Amino acid sequence: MVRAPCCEKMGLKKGPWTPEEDLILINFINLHGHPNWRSLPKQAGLLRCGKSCRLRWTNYLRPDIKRGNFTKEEEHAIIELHEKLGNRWSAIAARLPGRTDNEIKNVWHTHLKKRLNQNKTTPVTKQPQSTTNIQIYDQITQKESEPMNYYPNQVRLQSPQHSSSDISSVTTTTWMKGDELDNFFEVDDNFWSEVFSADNSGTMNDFPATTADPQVQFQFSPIDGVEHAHGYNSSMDYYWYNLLTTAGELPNLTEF
DNA sequence: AAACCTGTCAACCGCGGCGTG
DNA sequence: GCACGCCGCGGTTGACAGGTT
Repeated sequence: MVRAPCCEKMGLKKGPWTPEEDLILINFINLHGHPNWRSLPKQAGLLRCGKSCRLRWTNYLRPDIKRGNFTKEEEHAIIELHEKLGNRWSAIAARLPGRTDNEIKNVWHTHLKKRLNQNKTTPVTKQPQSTTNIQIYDQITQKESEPMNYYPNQVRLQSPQHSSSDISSVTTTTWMKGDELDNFFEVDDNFWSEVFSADNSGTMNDFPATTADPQVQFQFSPIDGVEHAHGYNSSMDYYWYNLLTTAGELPNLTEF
């Protein structure tokens, strides 16, 4: 199949967008959405190809785009996600709200790649491959837990011992313990979509039947820029969740 | 002050996936 | 099953700004 090159037609504009063009595109999409990018520029009265409009919208004009420099936490997340996902910029962008794949790609090529190459000359602390002992700080009791085995791909969700109406206070309890736990929360999108809704909180009703209370609630919030899960259950102190993060494998929640 | 170099980032290009007829 | 069209993705380009010589 021979594909006609984009913008081959005479008269279609290329290059940087003007504020006037931006305004036309924003107004049109606000009014009509973008069901068909190809026909959009004609309907909106823009001398651009649909591809150019889509790119301008998704990379620059979308209202949910976060402008400005990347935070250290975002850069840290990009590095870790890139390690895991490779050059799948859109997949990485999906895990960084407000950032576009183009932006992430740029920041990777201009900053992070160089920085990583520099760091290769200095030794890096290796993360545990099998198990190791860690302690978890509980903000409720203000105490460190007893040393416990830490299994890669598994995370302990500890109950903050609050009533079910007191969701907000759940955020005061975390079980993070440094970087070792960060990786746990970079799991497949399907996992997150199952357990929490758009407002970053959710209820999972089909929790393993072996638990005393079938309803477990979660709240997710970024700590140091990394998603951490907060969960509680009225009848149990904590659960262990088994998060299988192997590429292509659906995360599997099991109690153990 | 001018030329050159380097970094940044918006935008483009081409490919592949997917849906549809 | 095939042809076609649309869309999204990743690689690349090129304009521009700021720094250096």
